[in-house]
Amino acid sequence: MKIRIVVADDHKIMREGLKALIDKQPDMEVAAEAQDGLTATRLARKLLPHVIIMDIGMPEMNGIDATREIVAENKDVKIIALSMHSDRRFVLEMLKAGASGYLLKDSAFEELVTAVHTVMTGQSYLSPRITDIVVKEYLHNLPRNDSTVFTILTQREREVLQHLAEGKTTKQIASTLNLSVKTVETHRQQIMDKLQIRSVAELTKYAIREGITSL
Amino acid sequence: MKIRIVVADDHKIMREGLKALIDKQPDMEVAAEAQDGLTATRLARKLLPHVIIMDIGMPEMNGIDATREIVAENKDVKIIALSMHSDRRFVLEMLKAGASGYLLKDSAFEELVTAVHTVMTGQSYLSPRITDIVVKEYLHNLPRNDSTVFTILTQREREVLQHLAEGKTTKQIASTLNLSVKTVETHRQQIMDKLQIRSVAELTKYAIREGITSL
DNA sequence: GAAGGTATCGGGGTTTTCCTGATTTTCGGG
DNA sequence: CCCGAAAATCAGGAAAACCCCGATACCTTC
Repeated sequence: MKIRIVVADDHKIMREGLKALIDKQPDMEVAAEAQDGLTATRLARKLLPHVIIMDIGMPEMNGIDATREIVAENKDVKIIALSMHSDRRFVLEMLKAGASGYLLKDSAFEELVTAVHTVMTGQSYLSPRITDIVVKEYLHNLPRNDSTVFTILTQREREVLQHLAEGKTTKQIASTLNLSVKTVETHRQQIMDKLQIRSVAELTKYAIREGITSL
Repeated sequence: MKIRIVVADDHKIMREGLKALIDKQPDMEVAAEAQDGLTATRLARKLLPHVIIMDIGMPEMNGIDATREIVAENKDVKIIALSMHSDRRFVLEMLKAGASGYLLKDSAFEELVTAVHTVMTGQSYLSPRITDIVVKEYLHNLPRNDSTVFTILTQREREVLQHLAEGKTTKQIASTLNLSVKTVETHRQQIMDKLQIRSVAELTKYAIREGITSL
């Protein structure tokens, strides 16, 4: 039986390229594609794929939060992050979220094949450059630097922040997340209190600096 | 004779995906790949391909400068930009540099096939979303260059925008500039109308891109 | 001197935000 | 198993911001 894979990336041409490569593998097939994190969680629940190739920077829900949700629901689904960021914050948060592998988009496709086979055996696979980062982190146990978004904000708060920084209105966010407007307001207030920020403008700048939205 | 294509993108897995898709086309073949702009210019000189698929964000030399050099040397080489940015500055600079096409990475691969065939006949091809931008730009009748903030916004509007992007409230701005709240509101409305933006978040991102506020 | 863009305000209604609560859920020790 | 803290959910009411209208005055441009 073939390894069933879901590809989650916001760039369609990237998804198609990956699908073309994966489907050429005799023991793999792409079961579905997701253009955002929310869709990825739904597909994971519905299709129960063996592996999900997950981009990090995506609309609606970022790859890290999506990974956390999927793994919480079903640990058998292996997730391989495929990101352009080698930033240690993304790597560590992705692994903490439950990802089994982390590849850079610089990698050769052959590496992705290896990664899929590796995670299917229950092991982890990291790009060589990523391995360096993890080892250094392990050795140093650094007094962690400036990144605060994953330490002082909850998952829900990050979701709300991401939508805010994308210019969504409170009402739109409430609708998207199936919450009342009041709840979203409370989250926004909580975010602002934690970050000691009092405007959407500075909130947006913070989100950009922390990498959870793009310019 | 097949259309000979060079793929220039800094992400190897992207190049491989594109190559897999392109080589499935009966009338196309990938002649070479470049991982940066400098390599792309060398390959263009050496191989004289029909088409170059060019990413914009690359190390060594960005796709825009690479395009300029290649076109200056040989106008017969058609260049199609394949970018994740729909930002008007990138689009315009790329077209000014001599690109014959501009596709977003969101696009379907089928669009890239169409684009290649189109540019081979000497015409231009743009993604629908990009076309919108170019048309809007044309209608706005902007005589020249990149930065829009100094051409379509007045000085007063720029002042207000800057304060907005710094997180000031309407009341604070009115106080600072010795204006009534109503006047500031009108300016904000005028700014949003001109830029076709409907949220402070996106306004902030615009201000950052234009350099009138900092992160 | 008419036209058009800029800069300045206001009225009045709608929406959002802000502040202060409160309840339920979750989850890790004791 | 219970307990408490953190997280997630929601409400009411006042303040602020937003939106859609219109108005005046001051420029330049044609």
